[in-house]
Amino acid sequence: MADKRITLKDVAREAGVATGTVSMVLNDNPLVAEATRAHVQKVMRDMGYVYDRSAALLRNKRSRIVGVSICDLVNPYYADVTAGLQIALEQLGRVLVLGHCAESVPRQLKFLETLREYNVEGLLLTPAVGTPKAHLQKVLEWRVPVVQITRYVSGIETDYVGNDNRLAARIAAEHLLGLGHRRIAYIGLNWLTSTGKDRYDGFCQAMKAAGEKVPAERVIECASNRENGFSAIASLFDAAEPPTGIVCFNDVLAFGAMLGLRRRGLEPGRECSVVGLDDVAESALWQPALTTVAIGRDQIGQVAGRLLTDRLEDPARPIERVVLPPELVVRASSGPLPTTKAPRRRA
Amino acid sequence: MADKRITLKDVAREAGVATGTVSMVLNDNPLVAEATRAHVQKVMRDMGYVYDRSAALLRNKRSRIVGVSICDLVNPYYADVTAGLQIALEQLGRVLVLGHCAESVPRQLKFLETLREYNVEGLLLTPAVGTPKAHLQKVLEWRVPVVQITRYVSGIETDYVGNDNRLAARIAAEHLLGLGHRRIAYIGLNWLTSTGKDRYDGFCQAMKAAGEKVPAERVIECASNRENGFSAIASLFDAAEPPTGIVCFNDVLAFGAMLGLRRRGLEPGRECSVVGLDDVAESALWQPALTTVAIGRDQIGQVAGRLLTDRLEDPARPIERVVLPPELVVRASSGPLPTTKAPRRRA
DNA sequence: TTCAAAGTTTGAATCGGTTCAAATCGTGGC
DNA sequence: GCCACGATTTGAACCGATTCAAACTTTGAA
Repeated sequence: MADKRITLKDVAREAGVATGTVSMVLNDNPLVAEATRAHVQKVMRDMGYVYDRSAALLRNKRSRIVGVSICDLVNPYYADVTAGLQIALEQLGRVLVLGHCAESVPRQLKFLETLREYNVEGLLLTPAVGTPKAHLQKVLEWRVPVVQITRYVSGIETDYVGNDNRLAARIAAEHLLGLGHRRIAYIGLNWLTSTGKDRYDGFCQAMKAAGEKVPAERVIECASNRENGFSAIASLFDAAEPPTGIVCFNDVLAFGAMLGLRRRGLEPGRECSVVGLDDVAESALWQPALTTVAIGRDQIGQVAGRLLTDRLEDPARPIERVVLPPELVVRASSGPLPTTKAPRRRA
Repeated sequence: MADKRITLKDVAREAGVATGTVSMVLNDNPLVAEATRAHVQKVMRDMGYVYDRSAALLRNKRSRIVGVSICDLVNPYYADVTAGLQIALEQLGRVLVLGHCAESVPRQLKFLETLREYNVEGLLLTPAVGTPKAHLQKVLEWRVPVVQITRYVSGIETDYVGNDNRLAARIAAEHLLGLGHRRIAYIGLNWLTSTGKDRYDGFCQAMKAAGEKVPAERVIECASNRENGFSAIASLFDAAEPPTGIVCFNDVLAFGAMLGLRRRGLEPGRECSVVGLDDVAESALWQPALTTVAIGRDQIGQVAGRLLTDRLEDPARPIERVVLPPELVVRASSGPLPTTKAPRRRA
């Protein structure tokens, strides 16, 4: 049983047409007569023909591949974004090659270089923490369209879709201020990403506008994971004036923080309010459900797909930056300032 | 500025060698003299040569691409697994093309068919819920190595790496039995995945071996999320003989169950023991910390990579099924049977 | 000095779609 | 019956790296 691959040439011979004709059928070229098309398609089906994209690619350089480099797939927010991208790109007839670079810049670069060898048509990325400008500059020189997602490297001009992180954090802080809280802490400060800077900036804006000072011990600088949220509570509540409300850089930290409060015997939402940012699916399920600020998670994939498509169509079009509006989602983890002047400290 | 692509032929001309020599340098073929290699490499660097994988692929059919179809990227367990796969495959010099099929069988199939056109060298998949046998059979006929991960379609012979779910659940149940519990409930029964079936089976095995009957009202059939864990408690404790211990299909359900117990005024670990399965990061942070069974989450990527590599080396080797051993992690959510004969029922 | 063996290098054929100028077909007008 | 013109179809060149038999160089033993 000779299982040699069936090629377009074989199909052409069998169908009694030229290779060019078969190629046109494959590409839905309207020039071919309807009868011919139907006949060729039948022969292809009967012979079990499988298109070989690599051959086509060699000639026409249209890979349909889009590279997606995600800084941290384990973070549910980025997992969500990735899932959305996958669906959106699939609808556009493109194939997603994924890189999870685990916040490592060298790994990110290596991945992008690999993609280049595969003739990617576009790159979507959430830059890893600390991605230098030069790094992205180099990628741009490849003349491959780049869309930055949710984060951006400043000083570089690329298409972008993300959230208004500054506003989102401001909304979160204003929500707590509106409930009467004054001693508000911030968990998850991080200077290495645009998101980190913007959110903290928005938080500070709100506090400043309310005339509140935020002492250094009420700002916890840490990476975003549950464990850090958990342990941040210890240092916040061991201080002289523990907070009555907490804004967390993201929901994952907020989950950790709520666990930390419980461990100390404090009920989130009653004895201390917690607000997250992102509104991941899990937030609604928590007990208490997490008050958070929804950012356009589901739209990001769609928008990123459109930005890329538009850029491919017209590489010279002006840079487009899409910023999705945030929306406060009030749930049970935030509430009015406790009636006792301050929550009791417990061991 | 003619920005025509620089090809291997250009490099060969510039370096004064034959194309074959350049190709050998690219492929680290030890036949080339050291001096020649160095010279060619320098020329390549100077000219800014970029390897074109599609051309190589056309000739030698080695794409280095591995397709990964994930049933649900949004589930943190699978996000973890995917991240692990990405790292492992990268180390093996392979590129991961990701499909998130959102538990949709048609989407899964379409994705796999697309991959075929790209000459994938291997497929790793967590079959979507309800994947029919015929579906996978068809894929196997393509003669592309397939490794099933964490889930499997029964009746199909492929390499596999997953957890010993049956044993894990048995260990969980035996742990409670060993603590003296007899009225043990199971939350999260689900017949649609191999994991769902195996875990329940393991649970039943342990109970049967201990000579205990499990009445139907002590088995809660539901999807795995916090809310279902929470509400399962209500139906379990409204029954005539409420359980003194609970095995949950996974940790997420256990979290919900613990919240449900608290809501009823029962302290997890003292008045009713709760055991989860998975040992996700969050489990250690709970109050009380969750007793659970760790399954080899981090190793899965490594093992899957190895299985694929081995299969590619020797397509005729016997099917290998790797089952990672579970490990009981005892924390505070489980304890001895309460001294009072049965926990009091409270409204 | 000669020859075999080991070490290097060569270059034309090849992989399988795509492209596009040129050939062919079919139809209607005159 | 002949020609023009639009609609189809043809097929050879091409994309860029790989392959491998053959050719060319050393090296070292006889």
